Formats: sequence, structure tokens, C-alpha cells
Amino acid sequence: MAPRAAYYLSTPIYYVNDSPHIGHAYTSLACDVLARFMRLDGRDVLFLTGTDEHGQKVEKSAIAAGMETQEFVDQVSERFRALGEVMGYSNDDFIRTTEDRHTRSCQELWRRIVANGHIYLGKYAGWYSVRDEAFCTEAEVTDGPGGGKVTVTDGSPVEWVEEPSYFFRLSAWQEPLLEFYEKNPQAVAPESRRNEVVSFVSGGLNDLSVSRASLKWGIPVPGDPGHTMYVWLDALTNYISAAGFPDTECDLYRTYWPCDLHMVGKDILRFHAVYWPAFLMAAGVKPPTRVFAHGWWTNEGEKMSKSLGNVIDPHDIVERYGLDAVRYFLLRALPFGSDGDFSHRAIVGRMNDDLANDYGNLAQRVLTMVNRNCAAAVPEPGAFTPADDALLGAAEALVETVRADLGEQSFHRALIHIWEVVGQANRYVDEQAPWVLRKEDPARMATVLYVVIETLRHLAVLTQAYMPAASGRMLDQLGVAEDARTLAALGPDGRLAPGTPLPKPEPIFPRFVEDSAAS
RNA sequence: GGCGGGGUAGCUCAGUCGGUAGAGCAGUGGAAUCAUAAUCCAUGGGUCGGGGGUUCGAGUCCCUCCCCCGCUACCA
Repeated sequence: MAPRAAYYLSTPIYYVNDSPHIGHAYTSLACDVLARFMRLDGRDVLFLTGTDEHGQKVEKSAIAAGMETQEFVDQVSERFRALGEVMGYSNDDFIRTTEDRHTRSCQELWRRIVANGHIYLGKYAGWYSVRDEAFCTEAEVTDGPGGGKVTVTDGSPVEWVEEPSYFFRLSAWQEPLLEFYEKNPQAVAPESRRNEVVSFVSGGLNDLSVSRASLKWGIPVPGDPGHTMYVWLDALTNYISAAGFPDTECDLYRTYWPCDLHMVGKDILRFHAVYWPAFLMAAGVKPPTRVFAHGWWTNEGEKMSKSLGNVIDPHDIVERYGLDAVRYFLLRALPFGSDGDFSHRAIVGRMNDDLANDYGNLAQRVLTMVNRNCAAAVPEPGAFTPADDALLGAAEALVETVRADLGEQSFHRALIHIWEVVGQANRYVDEQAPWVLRKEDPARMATVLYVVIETLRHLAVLTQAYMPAASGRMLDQLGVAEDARTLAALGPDGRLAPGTPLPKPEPIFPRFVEDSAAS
């Protein structure tokens, strides 16, 4: 038997200075759905997430909180782990940049880049924003209200810093990067983001400051402990640290690197699509296969911000709408890659129309009939008619379509395709009218009900990646064994066995009923 | 300023090679009654952002203008 094809995908590591919000939840959710789907498809998956714990900002926050820095990051990192539990993530690893394995990896990557002549000692002078962890050009700085200088973009204060610094020779990587994008058109997605990246690189690249002398909370530069690595070089390296680097001969590394997919928000695309491949190529390491930048959410049409106080906390919406509904909505509401709006009306529409009415009710109406008229067991089908074959054929063809959609991270399209079959099944039930057959032709009724529950088996197996809990309950009601819920079990060979006892059906997707007492 | 992406039914959006404008939701009418008052059927006279052009024929190609979004530059 051939070894299972490996699939390595990552979320960004989240900065511990932030509180987990819907943006973090969304990025990881997309990865989780992909990871689950790939596992169902028999792939050997490594799904990585974690936390970014270094930098001046963290150090200052710890002091402000009156805590030891390590104690502070331990506590905040835990919040991101907790988010994973609330959202049902199935990550295989959770890396923290304060771990030894990461320090070793970073330092070795640095040594290799130095050995190849791409890091040199220079001097940096400029405006530095502690909040943004970045130096700013003169054009990005303006006079602040309090007399000091602030950034133009978000008004965070900047301070003038002059210090010796190590530089990464990014300027030398312009051509290799352009060649990389050219040869690997799928390396940056979606298409519009790829254009932006190519355009940015074509415009010329400046060398990058990759160390800071004034920073203590970070990874020391090998051979020059007076310097600490620049936060992005540190953070990005987590992706190979988790793959066992620098031990490039270990199973982990040989199996999973290069990473198949880095999922990121559009704000950090440049770091992943430009700096990161350059760092790796400079060290003689293969760059990641693909970086996908998704969009932002607004809340009821408004940009989310701390000052507006309208930042969506994943815990709140999961509590209000339920995890399965939230997971479904976030990936169905908009084309993946675009910006989207989170509104109460929109999610309730999806919950009630798509989940409760179309999908949930399809299962309920058919399983109830089976329960009452087929001795609560999978019925014995007779010969299939063309109408039966049409529905079964559509259900069986779905796996190919969904695999292709998810292969290009088109989460919403996969759901649209699945729901086309949901609609087809509802129409089939109306046309066949098993409640009429019950009196006139019980054998035909049994066949019709069988065709629908067999269709439901396909639907439920496929929706597992998006809605693990609800889909699992549906598979329970269909009498599908735990070990028969993979994509390999789809198709005619895995059909439901007549006579299998079925439990009494219970509604799977609750309708959201507005609380009229409120307001 | 440059580059990229958009401007299509009340709302969210599809529209491959140019050939009588589509889907979902919402609305209206009807059927059915197995089901979570769920389902199914019927129903869209929209200047396809404005103007001009090419063509027998353009949402779909060309020119131009307006507006929105993203990336980026420069002036300062």
C-alpha cells in the first residue's frame, strides 16, 4: 500500500498581545475544515497553529500587568488554546515561539543565511512603532496630538531609534522571487493578491533589518547575543520549527516540508509571500507551496475596532448560534478570499433556510417515515428507476466536485455544490411522494426512502469537515459506523445495509427563533 | 499618480468562445401535508455605472469619463 500523501497546513501564529477575535477564529476555521476534509480523504495531515510570543510589545504588556514575561505569555497563549476548543479545531500541534525547539530552529536558520552571505551587520536609524513592531519611513510618520510623532495609518506612537542592526539582503532576492512566482502560479492566492505581491516585488526591494539591539525578549542572534532577532524572522520560522527543522533528515521534516498551505489574513500576506520565501531560499530551504490570503469581516456593516467596541468574540456567537451554525455561516457567507459582513440577519437566514429547512428537515422528514413505516431499520430497496439513479448519481459525483473546490480553498463553492444535491433530494421526495406510496406501493416507498437516506449518507459524510458535531449526529441516525465515515466509504460499495436498525430521529439543526420578549 | 479588482433584479452575487439577461434570499399566487409551520411549483417590463465606437448582433471587445475597494509611489 502506498504511503498516504502528506498534507501540511498552518494558521499564522497569533500574537499573544491580542485577544482572540473572529478574525483569528476564521483563519483557523478555514484550516480546520481543510484538515478534516483531507483526513477524511485519507491524507496524512499536519495541521499547525500556535502563538507568537516575542517582541517589545509583549514585554511591555507583561510589565504593565505586573507579571514575569514568561508567566504573562503562558497565560495569554492559553487563551488561544481555549479558542481552539470552543471552535472545535483539530490541530495536530500547537507551537509557541518561546519553546526550545523553536529557538534552535531560528538560530540554525539564521546561521545558514549568514553562511550563504545574506545577512550583514549595518546600522539602522528611523522611527519605530512599538505597537506595530515595525520601523516606519518618514512618509508614514506625522505629528501626533501629544506633540510626539505617530504613524499615519493608525496613529500609534513612534520613537526615534538608532542602533546597529543585522540586515537581510532582501534586495538580492527580487529576481529569484519573481521567478518563483512565475514558475509557481499557485504559490500566492487568490489571484488578485498574487498580482499585488508581484507588483510589490517588481517595484524593488530594500534590505530588511532583522535584529534589534535594544530588544531583550526574543531569540538571541547566534554569535552576537547583544542582538535579538527581528520579530518576523522569528515568527515565520515557526512553520519549519514544527516540521522538525533543523533536523532535515527526520521523518517529520521529510514528510511534511515544504508546507502545502499557509493560511493568512490579507494584512500579513507580504511577510508570508515575500520575506518568508526569501529567507528560506537564502538558507537553502524550499519555500512553501502556497500562501492564501483571506479577507476581513465587518460587523453589521461596520469595521470592527476596539474603540467602537464592536469586535466579535467567537465565544459569544458560538454561545448564541451554536458552533455548527457559526462554522457553516463563516464559510458559506462569501467567496473565500473576499471581505464579508457578519450580521445577525444573515446568519439566522443561513441557519433557518439552509440548515434547518433544507438540510435538517430533509433528514427529519425521511427518517421519520423510515422509523414509522420501515420497522425503524434501513429499508430493503427494489430496482432503481431513472429518477433514483439520477439522485444517487448526483450524490456520488459530489465527492469529486468538493475535493476540487477545497483543493483551491473554495469553501463556499463546495457548500453550494453540496446544497444543490440537498435541493435535488427535497424535490425528489416531493415528486415520489412516499406518503402516498405508503398505502399504494409499500415496496416502492421502501426504495424511495432508501435512495434518500443513502443520499443523506453522502451529504453527511461530506459536511463533517464543516460541521463535525451535527454531521456526526446525522450519521448516527443513519446507522453509519464510526469507521465508515470517510470519503473512501462513499459510492455504491459503501451503501447502507438494509436491515440496519436506526434510532428514533431527532432534529439536528435547530431553527433560530427570535426572542420576541426582548427589546 | 501607477498597478490590480469591482460597479448586473429590493438584498447577496453568477454570467465560460460576443448571439433573445440568470441563481439564492426577500415579495406575490398556488400545490402538498411525510417533516423542525419545514417542502414543492409558478411568478423578475432590471437604462447590465455614464457616454462613444467596432459588429448583422456587446453585460461580454475597443476608447473615454464617473464612483468604490486593495496594493503601491511621489510630491511634500
